[in-house]
Amino acid sequence: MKKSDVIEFYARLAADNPHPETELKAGNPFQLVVAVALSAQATDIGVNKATRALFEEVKTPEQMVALGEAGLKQHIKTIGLFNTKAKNVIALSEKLIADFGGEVPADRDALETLPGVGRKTANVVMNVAFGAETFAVDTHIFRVGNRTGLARGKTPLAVELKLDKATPAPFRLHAHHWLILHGRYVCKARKPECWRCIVADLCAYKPKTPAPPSRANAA
DNA sequence: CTCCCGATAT
DNA sequence: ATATCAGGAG
Repeated sequence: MKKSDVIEFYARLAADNPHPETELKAGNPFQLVVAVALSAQATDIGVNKATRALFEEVKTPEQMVALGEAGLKQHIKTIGLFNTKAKNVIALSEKLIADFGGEVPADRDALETLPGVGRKTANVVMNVAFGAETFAVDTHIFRVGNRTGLARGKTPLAVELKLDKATPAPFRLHAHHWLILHGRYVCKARKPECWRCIVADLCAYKPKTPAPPSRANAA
């Protein structure tokens, strides 16, 4: 995508949503790490539903360890991959206590040493909890980047590095939320709603659905 | 590369 | 019935 189009692309998303935020609910950095770790291959809505009760009683790594793996499973059994997630979250909590004084480190490499935390989760935490200009490439951003031509790559890391190069200063902090929200609600995986997309004219995606789903023939 | 895995939309 | 959902680890 041309540099001028990239600027226009972001400018429109920014005008449409000046203050984009995470839809994952968390009261502190620890809860954020847990919520994002739980969100792999699951919807934000599903994660929030499970963490509502969980986060009322668990606000620290110590409380998570006290709850235990079996107790945690009871809270998150409605989320996919819950067995490995429960194990990871307990282990992650223990490691925060043992190696980081019970605090969430404001460092991507340190975050990535936590069980169940990879580059994408670490990037989310750095951006949301610590205000870092990171580009957390999840399934939505990977799709939007490749589809639109904004940032193409065969792997999430490749797309992340391209976004880092292509994204101008004024948009770097919120780029990841603009892109994820656009992917979630407009540039959907199955049925992208191009007819109401505000950046459709800048997009490389060809099989655009030209019009909204056919309402029954109008009178 | 495979496995992990429930809820929801299509 | 199947694709998809804020991925990560072996």
